[in-house]
Amino acid sequence: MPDTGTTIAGSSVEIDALTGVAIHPLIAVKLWENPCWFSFRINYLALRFNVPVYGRIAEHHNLSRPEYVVLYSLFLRDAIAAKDVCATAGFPKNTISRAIQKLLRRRLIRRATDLSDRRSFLLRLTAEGRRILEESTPPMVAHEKQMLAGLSLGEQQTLSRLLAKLVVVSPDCPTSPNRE
Amino acid sequence: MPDTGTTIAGSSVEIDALTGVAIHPLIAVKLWENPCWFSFRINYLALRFNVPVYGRIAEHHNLSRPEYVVLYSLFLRDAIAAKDVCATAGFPKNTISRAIQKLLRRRLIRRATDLSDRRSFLLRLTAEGRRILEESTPPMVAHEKQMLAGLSLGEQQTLSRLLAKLVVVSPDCPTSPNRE
DNA sequence: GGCGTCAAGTTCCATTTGGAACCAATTCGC
DNA sequence: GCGAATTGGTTCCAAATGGAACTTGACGCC
Repeated sequence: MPDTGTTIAGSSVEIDALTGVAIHPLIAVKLWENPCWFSFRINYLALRFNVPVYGRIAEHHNLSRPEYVVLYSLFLRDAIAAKDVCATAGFPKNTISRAIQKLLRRRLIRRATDLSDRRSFLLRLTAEGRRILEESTPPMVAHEKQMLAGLSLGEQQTLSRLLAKLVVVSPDCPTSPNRE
Repeated sequence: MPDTGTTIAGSSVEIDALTGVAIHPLIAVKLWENPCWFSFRINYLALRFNVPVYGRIAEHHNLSRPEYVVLYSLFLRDAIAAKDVCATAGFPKNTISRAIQKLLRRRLIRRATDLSDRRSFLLRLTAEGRRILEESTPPMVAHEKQMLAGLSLGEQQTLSRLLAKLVVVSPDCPTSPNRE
């Protein structure tokens, strides 16, 4: 029986046709015989990024992922509110709230009530918060660069464009379980 | 002061230049002024898929995400071991172990010791497990299709190819916090 | 063949998580 | 303007999570 080496139970590896790299045979199946090819690729890659990156941040700076997400959001745009972080990072608001409390206690951010809506607070980085970001961002960027190193610069630009289009359009796909 | 409408505190929306769609201004920032553009896009899209899809599955079939991942993996390739699911789905092995226990109790899968390695079990779907999959897969595929509907078929193929390349290459990027 | 190392799964336990209820401020409808 | 419905943020609590220790079988090495 001509077996192409794809025995999973026996944990053999498969050679990827395009790149000649050895991969787990079940990965090959999930890549190429999967009606949800997109979801698998996205989730797998997110994982490959998040585990090492947030692992390092937890280790070096003792910050959880939600905490770092808040910090990073402020790094990109100062003086935003908690709801903005929720809307763009996807964590539930109580998780973000808790993260903000911890960051306040550690004096990595400060906040002032938003005068135009007194329920809301505008969050800002402190000098110490900014310092931590400036220290932790480079390895993160480096990790991302390395993940993308398998693609040419042109391919990276194409990928960026296609994913951006999906991000922009996706909020219209109903997030709430599409009735029924 | 000519403001392009990008006030975040005031929660105004921004109009995406490419697609003409209204988006949260902080999303625009995270898309276009972000050194980690890839990680943001990936995580955001994973979320957009996972929340509604696994929400529906929890609601309709009372299955957690790890449970469904095991089931779905078996749907793609029957008679694999727990370690294979871990390796390809990224959940820690105790989480997968628990998921398997529950699926066994609910008789959605069954298992038999792997004769070539008696520590390991080969997992298989039962008829009932297969039935649930056949019921739950179509809406999932539909959701993915809808997410991708913003791209042409050619663009989808390009995207698939580029992401696959990253998946194949990524295990080489050291997952464990790169020393130091 | 026996011993040290390693891998597959399970169990234990402290921590994190996120839904739901809640409070206060805002906006809508009229 | 005034009450109803909504929104930003916090708190509560049950459930899920994942690290670490453990058990058992496999594999090297001599």
